[in-house]
Amino acid sequence: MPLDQPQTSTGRPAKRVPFEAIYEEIRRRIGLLDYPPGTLLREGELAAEFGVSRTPMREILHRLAFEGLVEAKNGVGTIVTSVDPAHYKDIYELRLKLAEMVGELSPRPVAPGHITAVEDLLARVRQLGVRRDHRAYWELNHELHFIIRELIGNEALRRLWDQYYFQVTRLWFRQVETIWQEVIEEFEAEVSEVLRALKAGDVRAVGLVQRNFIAFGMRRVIRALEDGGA
Amino acid sequence: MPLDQPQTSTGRPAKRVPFEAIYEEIRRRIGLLDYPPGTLLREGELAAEFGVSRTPMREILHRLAFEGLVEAKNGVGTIVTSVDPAHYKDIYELRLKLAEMVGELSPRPVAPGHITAVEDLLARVRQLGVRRDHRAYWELNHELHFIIRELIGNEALRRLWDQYYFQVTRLWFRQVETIWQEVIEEFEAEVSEVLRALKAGDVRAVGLVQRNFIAFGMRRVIRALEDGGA
DNA sequence: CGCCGCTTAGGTGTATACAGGTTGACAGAG
DNA sequence: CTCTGTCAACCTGTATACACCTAAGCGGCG
Repeated sequence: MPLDQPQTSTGRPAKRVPFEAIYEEIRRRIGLLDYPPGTLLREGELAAEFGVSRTPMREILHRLAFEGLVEAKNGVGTIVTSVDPAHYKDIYELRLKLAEMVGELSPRPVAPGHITAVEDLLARVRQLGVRRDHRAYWELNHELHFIIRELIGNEALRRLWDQYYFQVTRLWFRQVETIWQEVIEEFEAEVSEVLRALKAGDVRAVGLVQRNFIAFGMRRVIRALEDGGA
Repeated sequence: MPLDQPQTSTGRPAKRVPFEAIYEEIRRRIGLLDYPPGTLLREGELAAEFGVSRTPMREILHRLAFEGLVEAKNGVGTIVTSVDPAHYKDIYELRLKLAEMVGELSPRPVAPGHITAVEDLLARVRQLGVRRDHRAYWELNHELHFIIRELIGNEALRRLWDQYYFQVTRLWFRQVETIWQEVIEEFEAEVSEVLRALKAGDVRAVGLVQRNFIAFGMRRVIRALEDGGA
């Protein structure tokens, strides 16, 4: 979901963008590796780009810091966190458990809209196989995430679902570059299975499908980290 | 753990207090119902008390807002959240699950220090029965929480453990006033069972004890909410 | 030629001034 | 007496000025 206004870093002061939109946009850039780990974000620079002052931009960056996506260093700048393998394993283990809880903690009923949305999504995933468009892949992943998010009735769980998704998503996003075929096939299978679960109206099944594919992804990432070092 | 410096709201500008300490102090006040739900916190006032300017105080209040303890309202003030029963039920259900995970996600080994700490705690709990000191009770509860927290190896889980504890703790803290005897007896039983689990070196058991007593507490709170209205 | 120390540029952290929004009190009309 | 409209006080949100910290570059010394 691109912003309608600034986005590009032209010289103009840029029209003022709402607080929440700025937050989502920066989070999106981090997830998409537009800002890869180690990137130095400067409050002033970003503030100028979005047409606000440093104060609200600081607010946003601190929020991202709280979620673990960036880290503010005095006298240096705000740095996009490089993913510490140990800490990251913690998060993945937690996500597995959270996925199992999706269908347990007062899930919302499956609506026809969910099914058609995933059907539509599946069609686009199948088109993706040949194009090798990383961004498009990420957008679709994103989309699936938000559809499933809708099924979570427990508000607290829903927040965590979001938070941790964005925290680890950029990890496997890098892998897409190297093993495109494998990732795409797996993603297509994931969407298919989610669709099957939705048609059965079984939210618990949806959660368990997620759990499994999170585990598969985790395996791949751990393997890559061990091979390629940190 | 009271602060050494300001604490009281005297007229003096107050010595400057470190960022983290201020955060913990305000969180403590909310948990202890020094700031009961609905309390209006004013940035400027708090800033003056702790001897800092509004800017870092805002940072702190926003962090508390992110954790759900307060809510900032433009033109009004920062209000300590009143606990919405539905949202609160969500959190409790989540805590049950998290407790079950304590012993599953790479727990830390039980150290002799943990056992002696809980033994010491238990002795003090037993002294508590006659005194009817609500604050002391809360401090002890707090202490147990932090000891168990130490056993959680998964960093992400540990953070959540903290966060949700402070979010619901003030709910049952109110109950202590009305049904002191029952609460104290239950707490003593809880500490005893935790101690037994620790002596067995079984962190998973510790988690499950927690799970059960969280459930008991939840029951009581829900009953109270239904009886006494919101 | 290499290493150490200083200096300086630029960043975040903090303080303060200003703009926008909300609430409550007060005055006046019905 | 009650209701309503206006206004003023006050609080958060935002913008800007200043202080402190960090790191990198450069120059001098061994």
